[in-house]
Amino acid sequence: MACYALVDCNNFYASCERAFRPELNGRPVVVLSNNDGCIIARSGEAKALGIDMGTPYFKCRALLERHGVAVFSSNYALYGDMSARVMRILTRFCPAVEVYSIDEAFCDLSGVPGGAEAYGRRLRATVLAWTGIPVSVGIARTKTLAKLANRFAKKQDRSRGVFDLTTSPDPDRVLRWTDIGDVWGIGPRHAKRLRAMGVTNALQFRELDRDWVKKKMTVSGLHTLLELRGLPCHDFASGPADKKTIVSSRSFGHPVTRLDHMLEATAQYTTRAAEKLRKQQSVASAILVYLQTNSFRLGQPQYANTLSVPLAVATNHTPTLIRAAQTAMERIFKPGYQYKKCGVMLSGLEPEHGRWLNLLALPPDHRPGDAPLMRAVDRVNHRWGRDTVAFAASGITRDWRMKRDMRSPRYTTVWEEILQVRAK
DNA sequence: TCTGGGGTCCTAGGACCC
DNA sequence: TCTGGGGTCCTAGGACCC
Repeated sequence: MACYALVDCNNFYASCERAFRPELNGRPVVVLSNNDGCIIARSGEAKALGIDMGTPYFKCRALLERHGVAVFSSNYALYGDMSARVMRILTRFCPAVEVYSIDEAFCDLSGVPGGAEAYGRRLRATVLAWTGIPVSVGIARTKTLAKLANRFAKKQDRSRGVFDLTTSPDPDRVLRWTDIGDVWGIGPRHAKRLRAMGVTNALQFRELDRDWVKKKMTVSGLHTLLELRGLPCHDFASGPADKKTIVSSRSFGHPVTRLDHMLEATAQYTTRAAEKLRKQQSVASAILVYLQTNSFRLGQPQYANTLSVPLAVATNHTPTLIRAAQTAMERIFKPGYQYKKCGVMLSGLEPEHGRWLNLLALPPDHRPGDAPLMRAVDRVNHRWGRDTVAFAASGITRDWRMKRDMRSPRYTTVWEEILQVRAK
């Protein structure tokens, strides 16, 4: 019988910041989204102050200052590297690991020696000792139940970070304790509707009629129901699946009004998206661009538009993609507006090798030298850091760039920012 | 002044074909 | 003038996830 452990890092981004600043232990810490927009991670102390996830920074700034909260801009170079370290440890000690997100992984603990719970405790202690990141471990027969067990492990002090639902004397009590809105797969819309019917916890949901659930919540809802009953519906995936779409978009540091700035940003985001595309060895057959004004500014004139253009031949050649994206952007850009954000999306992704070729158009990356050039650019940027080699179309000063006024050093990925230790 | 970014899956409905 | 059923493909929108 399958036995899954969900290993989830506690307050991951806040914990990453703390791992290098031990003086912050016991102090409230929050991390902001891109552009220092809203709160996306909180230490336990920050949660206790009543700071909600997703709160705009400017709305809670005074409260944060009053309580001496340490505030950080997000530092994805640091979080990505810390995540890789955690995942390497899990991979080393577990027979099979599915990395589910930057801070979570499902581990197959079927048949581990000494029992799953003891194994989970050793995993937890090892990750903490080797990375400084505290994790919680929830163990169960299905992924949905493992999620639920993990939450219980996090919230109930007496489980000390690990909870095994498969050996629990009263698993139904844990389901009754779990609010309907905290069940994996049940979002705010369905939760509201279920509550209105008197279904307020996971146990009550589990007892609902399956046909009713399928009709009202599609097969996704049915899978959630069956998983709560112990029937696995979500398979264990060992490798990451290839993406079907790739998006790159950002809000600007301040409003953009000029077409040339918009075209620079378009080129920059296209460059990012193309890098991701080549990393999974795919080519894109269409590119979509969009732009929008700030919809929170009700008094200002609003405009948003998108344009999707098919590519004659699927490609991952950055200059070709930039040309297509900029041409599309020129067509939807209208002067006289204060733009807040733009983005590009690559779709119709296919494997790079063994794809169909259009008989009427020469594949752009079949020009001799194009593919090797892209490979060389990727290698240089991987070795020496992002944008060591960049495309001129992305601009030099990049006035539109996002704000990150409080970013911590990239301790683990940039030599100049490495942690310094001084002897007294 | 200041409100994130990147994804997946499912379903309904329209266009089009035989 | 009216009448049919079955199928595919694509898109938009909704809901969810981290």
